[in-house]
Amino acid sequence: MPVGTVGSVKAMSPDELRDDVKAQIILGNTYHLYLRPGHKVIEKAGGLQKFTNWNKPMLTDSGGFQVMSLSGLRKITRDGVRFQSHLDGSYHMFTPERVMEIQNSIGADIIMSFDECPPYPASKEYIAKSLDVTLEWAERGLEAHKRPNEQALFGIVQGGVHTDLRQKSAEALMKLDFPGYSIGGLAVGEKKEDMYRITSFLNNILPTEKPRYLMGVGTPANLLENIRNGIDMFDCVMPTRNARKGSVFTRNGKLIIKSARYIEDFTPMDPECDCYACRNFSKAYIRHLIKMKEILGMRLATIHSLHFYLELMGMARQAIFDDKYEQFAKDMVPVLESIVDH
RNA sequence: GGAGAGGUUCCCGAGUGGUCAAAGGGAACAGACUGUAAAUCUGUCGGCGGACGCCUUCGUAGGUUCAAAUCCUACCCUCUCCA
Repeated sequence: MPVGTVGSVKAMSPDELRDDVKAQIILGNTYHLYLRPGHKVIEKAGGLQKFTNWNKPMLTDSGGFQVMSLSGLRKITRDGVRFQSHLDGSYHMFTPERVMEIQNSIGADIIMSFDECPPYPASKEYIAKSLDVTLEWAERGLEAHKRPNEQALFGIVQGGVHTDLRQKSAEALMKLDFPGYSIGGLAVGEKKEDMYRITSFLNNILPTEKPRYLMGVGTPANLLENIRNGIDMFDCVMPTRNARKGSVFTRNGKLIIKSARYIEDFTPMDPECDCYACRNFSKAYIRHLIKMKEILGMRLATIHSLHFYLELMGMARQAIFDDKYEQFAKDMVPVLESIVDH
């Protein structure tokens, strides 16, 4: 799922997302959209899809991640989180009920419980306490949800890198019978082996008939490793953010397109790729655009990276259907983790 | 022709006797980025060698001094104003 925090996948138009990237669903963020333009505005517009002219599924994150990333600007209590807006410093209170109300207004197809995403590292005691609060919030959110038939509310499994806490979290959420389960609090700085260990562990606990969504992950290699561990959905800013800043992902590894080594490389970023950028433009040109901070450079790089991510997921699906996933992942991961050097 | 200002490391621009290989910014180069406070941030940025040091550098050529990018002399070149 490409990330469109404030109602736009940065540098992309809905047409590009649909036709070039082939995105099926994109994200928005409750905290950001609540601040600007305001969820009531979006509700008046007829919901986020209508407002943004994106006629495919959408998911909103609850703002739980902002509890962590805006750590200097918020205070957590059992009742909720008091935020100071990063835009103007004004104070705002987020409770599970309030977050549900906002997400009901925004109107995405899939919405998230309000949670606390603990930072890494954090003590096990802290994570355990945080987890209890997050579980309580999940129940309160479920209770407050006004449109359960139109919007699927996912519970978020927390618990850091501790299997016992993860188990407790997952089992408590499963009792509440959510239509899908998110896994939060990973890819926040822990070793990737710890991340894989946790997803692998949860693979044996979470129900197979419900979607599992690993929040905020990750690199192409992360995706393949976690698909092996039963993950069905991902979102990450990495393909879009990194592309804007001059590095894109390809089937041959990470390509730092802004590098001087491509000044006179007039071949496509990936000759096998059939995205709009690779079909029409050279490395040298895209490098030039990025170095000049031209908007087109960000667009082309973003189109390619997102296209690649979505294509990689298609390949993974096919490999699963063909019952060849293990070999597929084994072959792909080392290449995906490399940096293209020519 | 007259009066004035100035030439600093790729560029802009501080520095007016030692603490100066020379502030700061830009460019360049390398890299980071994982539920987006991100078109952001970090590092390197005269040469050679481990550190430490040595060598070369502040328009050019001389000079003063223990010591000069900084002071003196001449020259070259830019810019502004006046005629």
